[in-house]
Amino acid sequence: MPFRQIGSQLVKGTTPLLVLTVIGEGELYGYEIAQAVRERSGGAFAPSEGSLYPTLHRLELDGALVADWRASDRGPRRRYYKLTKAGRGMLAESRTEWSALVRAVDAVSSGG
Amino acid sequence: MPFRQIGSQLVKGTTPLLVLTVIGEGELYGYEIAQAVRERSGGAFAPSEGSLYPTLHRLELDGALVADWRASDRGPRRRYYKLTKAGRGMLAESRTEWSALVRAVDAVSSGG
DNA sequence: TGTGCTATATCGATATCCGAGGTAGCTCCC
DNA sequence: GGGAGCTACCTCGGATATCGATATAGCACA
Repeated sequence: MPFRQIGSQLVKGTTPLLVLTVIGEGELYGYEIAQAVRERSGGAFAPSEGSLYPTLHRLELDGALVADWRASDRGPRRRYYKLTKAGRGMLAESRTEWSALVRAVDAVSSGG
Repeated sequence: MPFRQIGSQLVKGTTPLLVLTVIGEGELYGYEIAQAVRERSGGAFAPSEGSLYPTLHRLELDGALVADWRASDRGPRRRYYKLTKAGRGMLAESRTEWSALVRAVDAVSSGG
């Protein structure tokens, strides 16, 4: 039973964390990243191409990812991404920041 | 020691939840809401006027809040907000959605 | 030939944030 | 009197991120 999809406003900013997380476990290409995020979140996250590809380009530009094109034997070529050392650092930072966010929301909810 | 401030992108969409949460515990005016959120989150959230006031206006327009002006004996007049019944419903929904978000991020992090 | 899945990319509309700026009341103090 | 500083509201512009739509293209299958 999939989760209901989460509103796009609340999701904002989580995409880099999610992308870095799944790439951190192995080299993946874009389409596969979207699938992994969708499946592992039980459907709660379903990043569209319009947000996924710009995010990947941005992370590559920032030095978090490196990528190379590879042919596929059944379909169009794929662009495989993997984490750099800087990317691992960013992933760790993103996780820390996410935890801080969750703690802070919880603190407000429970009266500080 | 306050938490480090959380990046604005990650914060997006949490403002209505935080605002509804603090107003849910009693009538408050705008400036006081900002203070409450800032203090209760240990400084992690520090909503600026540029995001707080539009959020309040939006929630009022959506029927989640009702407001009235009251004079202050020391300073400018204040606009006090309180939750409507619809607002309580929205607060409950926001909480549910927030929990789903946290669970989903956790699911992706821990491999689905 | 055409339907459908794979795979990448970009664009425009929408939404939200922050910082800066404006208005204004009151207090304190020189 | 007059300025600094806090309270209290509001709005505007720029940056950023999301989605849906659109485009291109390879391959499979009927």
